[in-house]
Parts: sequence; C-alpha cells; structure tokens
Amino acid sequence: MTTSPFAALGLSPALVRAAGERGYAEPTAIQAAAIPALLEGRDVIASAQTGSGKTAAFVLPMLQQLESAPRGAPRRLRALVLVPTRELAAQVAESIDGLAEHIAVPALKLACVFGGVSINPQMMGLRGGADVVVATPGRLLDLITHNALGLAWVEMLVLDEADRLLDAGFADELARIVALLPRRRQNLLFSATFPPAVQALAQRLLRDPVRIEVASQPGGAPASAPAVTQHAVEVDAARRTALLRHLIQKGQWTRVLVFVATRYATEHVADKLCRTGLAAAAFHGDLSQGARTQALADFKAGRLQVVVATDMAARGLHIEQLPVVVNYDLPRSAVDYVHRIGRTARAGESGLAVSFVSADTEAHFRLIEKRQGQRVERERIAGFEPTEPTEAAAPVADPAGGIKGKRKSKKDKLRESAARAIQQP
DNA sequence: AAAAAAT
Repeated sequence: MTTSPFAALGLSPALVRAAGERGYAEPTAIQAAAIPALLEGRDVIASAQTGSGKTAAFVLPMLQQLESAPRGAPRRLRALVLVPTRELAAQVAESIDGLAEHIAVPALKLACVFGGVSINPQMMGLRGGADVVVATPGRLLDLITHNALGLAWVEMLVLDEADRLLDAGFADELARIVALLPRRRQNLLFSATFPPAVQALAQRLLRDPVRIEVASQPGGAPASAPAVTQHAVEVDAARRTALLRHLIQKGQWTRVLVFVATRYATEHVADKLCRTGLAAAAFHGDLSQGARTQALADFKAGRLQVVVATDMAARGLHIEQLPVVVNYDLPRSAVDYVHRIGRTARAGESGLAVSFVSADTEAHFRLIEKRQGQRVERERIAGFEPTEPTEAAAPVADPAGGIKGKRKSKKDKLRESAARAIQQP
C-alpha cells in the first residue's frame, strides 16, 4: 500500500480521502509548499498562478485545524474566509463543503454570507453558530451589527484574492473587521498577484510569515509551462463586435468569456451578439443578484455561449471547460490582465486569451506586456485588418530594417517612450 | 463613464 502524497504533507485521512475523491492525485506546487507551513500554524503569504489550486491549499489545512476541536466544545466561529465578490464566496464555500465531506466533527457547520440577497435567511443560518464563515466584507459587518455573529474566537483569517481585499476599495471594511479579531490568530493571504504597494500593507497583518511564491522564479521565468496561449489581434475599435462574431464562428468556441471596461459596454456588446443569433448575456455588478447567479449558472450549464463581463468576473471564478477569454476592451492594469486570462487554462487544461488592440490602445497594451514581462505577437485576421495604423505595425515594415527579432533593443524602447512623450498634450 | 462591496 502506498501513502497518498497528501497524507505525506500531514493531512488527516478524512481530508486525504476527500481530496482523492475530487480527483486531486498529486498536490500542486502551491499545495505542497503551503499545506505543511499552515499545519504548523504559521502565517502564510502565498502567490501562485491562476488555476493552480490555491483554494484547496488553504481549505485543507483549515479543515484539519477545525477537525481538532475538543469534544463537546461549544460551536464557535474559528475560521473566517474573506473574498471580494459574491460569486466567489459561493464558489469557495462549495469547495469547503466538498472537502469537508468526511470530517468527523459532527456536522461541521459552514455559512456563506454576501450582500444582494435578504439578510434574514443568513441570520437564521447563523443561529447556533458556525465553525467556518465565507463572506464578502460588507455583509459580514452588517451581520456583526445585527449580532448574528462575533469574531472573538476566530483562530484563522483567510484573505482570498488578498491583494484585491487590501486595496483602497476595501480598506475601510477590512480595517473594521480586523479590529474585531483576536490579536492572536493565524493569517493566510492568497492571490496570483501581490503588487509591491500591497505587500507593505500585507506586512501589517502578518506575523513572521512564510512567503511562498510559485508564480515565478527569481530569474523571472515562469515556474511552470504557461498554459494560456496569448494572442493580440489588431483591429479597428469599431469592428470589434464583427470580429468577435467571426472568431467565435471560425474557432467554434463553445464557451467564451468576453471582458469589457464598463457595465454599459457589457449590455451593449451582449445585445449586439444576441441580435446576430448568439446566446449571449451581460454580467456585471449592477444586475440583481438573481440575474448574476442565473447568468453564471447558464454559462456553466452551456445554456449561454458568450458572457460579456466587467472585471467583476476577472478574479477567482472557476468555470469548467472555458477554452477562450477575450479582452474586447483591454484591462486597466497588468494585474487585471493576469486575473482575466487566468479564467481559462485551469487545473492543467490549456486555454486561449485573445486581446483586441487598436491604434488608440496599442501603447497601453505594450505597457501591460512590459509589466507582465512577456511579449505577445500582434496578429491580423483576414477581412478585419485595421485601417488606422497601429504603432506595432510599424516595426514590421520598418524602413530602416532595424528590428529583426521579437526583442526590442534599448534604443527602440527609448524611441518608443520618446514618441509617447511627444504625444502627451 | 472603472468595477466591486451593505442598504
């Protein structure tokens, strides 16, 4: 009889069994690194590529900690998981539920709470306590105000998509929550990205943390084969919908997630696609929670072929068999880019990310490439060639013939930045 | 006109 590699990490039989039943044969790199440290009770700040199993990396040790409850102890909230979107809360809760299946603690109780739905059922659900709560920050505070739960017994705080939760939009709420937690606790910060500005903030939450970085090696090279194939297609902004329609048809994309910049644009683009006979829907934060849940369920079930979303869908969501992500509008930042394209190529699958680039967004895309430390070949699609010149088109027909390979010389970079400077008003 | 998150 061979020992399961999960057992070798120190996990209990109940958890090893649940992991096995969910098809986790080998721990991923992030799991192999994080699980032992977390079982030791250490604080952890961990970054690893999208789709590389971060959720299970914190859920498994968290459940093991909960499993160790003294017999007959009253039920108390011992683990708190915070996430930045409602859909992600539901998804993480589902994952915890699955992995907890064989835990002996009589009916380990899990509550998932988020806004946009009535608070009463959530308050009812919390009566008699819960061992784990997965929450979006606003509703959690609301429930605390209603005395539906308290944080005084929390042993473990998890920030999933930690860099997002630590940025300005959540700062107030997060500070209020942290103030209610016991000083002595274990802190777990997970994300695919930790921009330097956020690292400093994270430091204040952590105590002597173990830092785990699987996404890249010191040299900057990717630690694992990049599973997402990235493409950039040059197209006039006005022809993007027609091109998208064409690509969906030509590529026989059965399921495609399209990102745009605004809520309005999700409606507009989805509408246009619907009128050409595609099963498409908009997905953004201004929809009713019912419509949000429905759209995601329809997409997962194959009733929708295209979902046009804001960055609400950029982080964490796991959609099975999603072969393609399209950046119809480019993301604001390289961090957003990483999360968006990480909706495809998950759990060992491959995936395709297509970004539309036009004359006025070329410079911005180049910045994303630079921040990401990766170049993406520009392409054109027959019948959709741009009429307005893009800057990237220039090097191909460079009269000086100075550019041979993909890599740009220092001089070229300087010339580009000079060109950008000149264009500033 | 950036999105998200409490009501």
